[in-house]
Amino acid sequence: MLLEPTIASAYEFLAARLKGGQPPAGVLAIAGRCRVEYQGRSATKTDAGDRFVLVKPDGSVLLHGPRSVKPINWQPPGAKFDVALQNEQLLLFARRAKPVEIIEMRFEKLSLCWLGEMDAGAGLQMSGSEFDLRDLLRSRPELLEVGFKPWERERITDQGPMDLYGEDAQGRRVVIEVKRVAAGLAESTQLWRYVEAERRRRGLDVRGILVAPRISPRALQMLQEHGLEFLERRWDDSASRAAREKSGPKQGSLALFGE
Amino acid sequence: MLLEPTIASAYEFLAARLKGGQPPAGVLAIAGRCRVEYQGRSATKTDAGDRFVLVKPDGSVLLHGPRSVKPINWQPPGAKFDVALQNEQLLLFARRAKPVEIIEMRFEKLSLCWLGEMDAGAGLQMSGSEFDLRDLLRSRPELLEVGFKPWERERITDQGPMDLYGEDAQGRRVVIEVKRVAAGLAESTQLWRYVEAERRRRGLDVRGILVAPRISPRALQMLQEHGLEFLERRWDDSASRAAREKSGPKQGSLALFGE
DNA sequence: CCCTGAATGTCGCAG
DNA sequence: CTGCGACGTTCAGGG
Repeated sequence: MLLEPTIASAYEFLAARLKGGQPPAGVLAIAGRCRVEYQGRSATKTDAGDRFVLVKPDGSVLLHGPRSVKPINWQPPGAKFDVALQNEQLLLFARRAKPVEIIEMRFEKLSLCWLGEMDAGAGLQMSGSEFDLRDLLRSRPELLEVGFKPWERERITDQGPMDLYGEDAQGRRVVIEVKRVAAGLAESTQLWRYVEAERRRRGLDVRGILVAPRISPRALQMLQEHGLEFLERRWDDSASRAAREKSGPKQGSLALFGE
Repeated sequence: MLLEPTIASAYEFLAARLKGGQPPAGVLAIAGRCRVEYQGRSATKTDAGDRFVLVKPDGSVLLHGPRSVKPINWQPPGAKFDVALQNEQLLLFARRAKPVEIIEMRFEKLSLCWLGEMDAGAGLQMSGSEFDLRDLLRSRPELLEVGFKPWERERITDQGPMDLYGEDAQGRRVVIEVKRVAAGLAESTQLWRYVEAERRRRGLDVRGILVAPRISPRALQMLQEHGLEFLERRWDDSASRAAREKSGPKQGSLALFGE
């Protein structure tokens, strides 16, 4: 670890830890004043500013400014590295092969240069995903509509995978799109795409239902224009968490809000 | 700055810098072994693992593991903070009001606790955005098709904003959707939505063209099924950069590849 | 505020 | 490897 290092000492530090272009063995943290240039899928350039850089052992790079969650520049896993001294500046390159992308950082001043070992840690247990919702609705279809019989979850069609597919009490085909969060135009359109293909194949008597906690006005209008339906369902995540506590991480489940 | 601090000394350090729940004055970097729980739009929980945490002066939080660009957990700008000692562990809370979201980090061991001042730095100059492409195509419509006359850029309709709108050599209306990267089903569907609304308003004689460097097979099929067109155009970013060097950051421009 | 769509999106999964 | 869609998407722009 180096605190307020000179350019030269930081160079020594990094050169020893990025041998042969390989990523560091642990997580590398560098804070300092630098200019950055990125060339790749897009291209950016910044004048000198204070940045905080993380380089991970999988070869990902994050260059952060003092605001926002998103890095100013970054590199996905797999990058290779070069370190150099030039014009009394420390140069750090990160390159990626496919697509070809480079980040070039020129540090004129450094305030931190740190390397720490980091184990992978235990896996992330998440609840409340759309996958959990599909599971819930498939196992308890009455939560959607009395008499609905789901045939498949994630029916793969030429038009893409439908979230739920089945038959209503009157024997009509039903295509269902489930959203965890508020639905917008994109989700309405997605349902429309599935239903249109199904109507072409099976005839006009195919229903399409978008199930979500909320829908935007324009998205609702679009559904109505195409004879599709919106079903408001709010999810209660707490039941899911309770269930997971008891039965382990794989046992995802949810309940409807207020059930 | 604290290196390998005790839990108690790290608590002192953080409590003094997160007064009244406010974010730190600079960027705070904490490395250590911790458990994390998140409750909000979703819910996650991790067992103990080595993490690297950044807390920014705008109240954003990033909790990184040793892999990938995306944080394991995070908080967007605006979070408020609490620090506490409990069971010989350091607790760091970050809360957000709307939507209500909390992250709770319980450190059992710390290896770094650092605060650094960071200025905002100079603005980011970016080239190669979709906005630049629209500019190029509007100013040089012959790159799309001989005789095409663009009327508007970003025509706002009830169905949303169209990238380009105009008239072809035969006087037919043309709706154009421009993509910087490969187009998929979502982009085809988006164009379909615009064109369908326009056909409803103006009659069937409306063309829709998706302009992109590449398109997926299914997306192309979907276009054809709805009488829409795909136009392959690859962008050359280098011309843009050259132009920007000369005329400053606001002067975004692009050229077609190989032009 | 909400709504909408871009993004160097990233990530994971399935074919 | 590509295609496809979810994501606690984040973010900026407009009404």
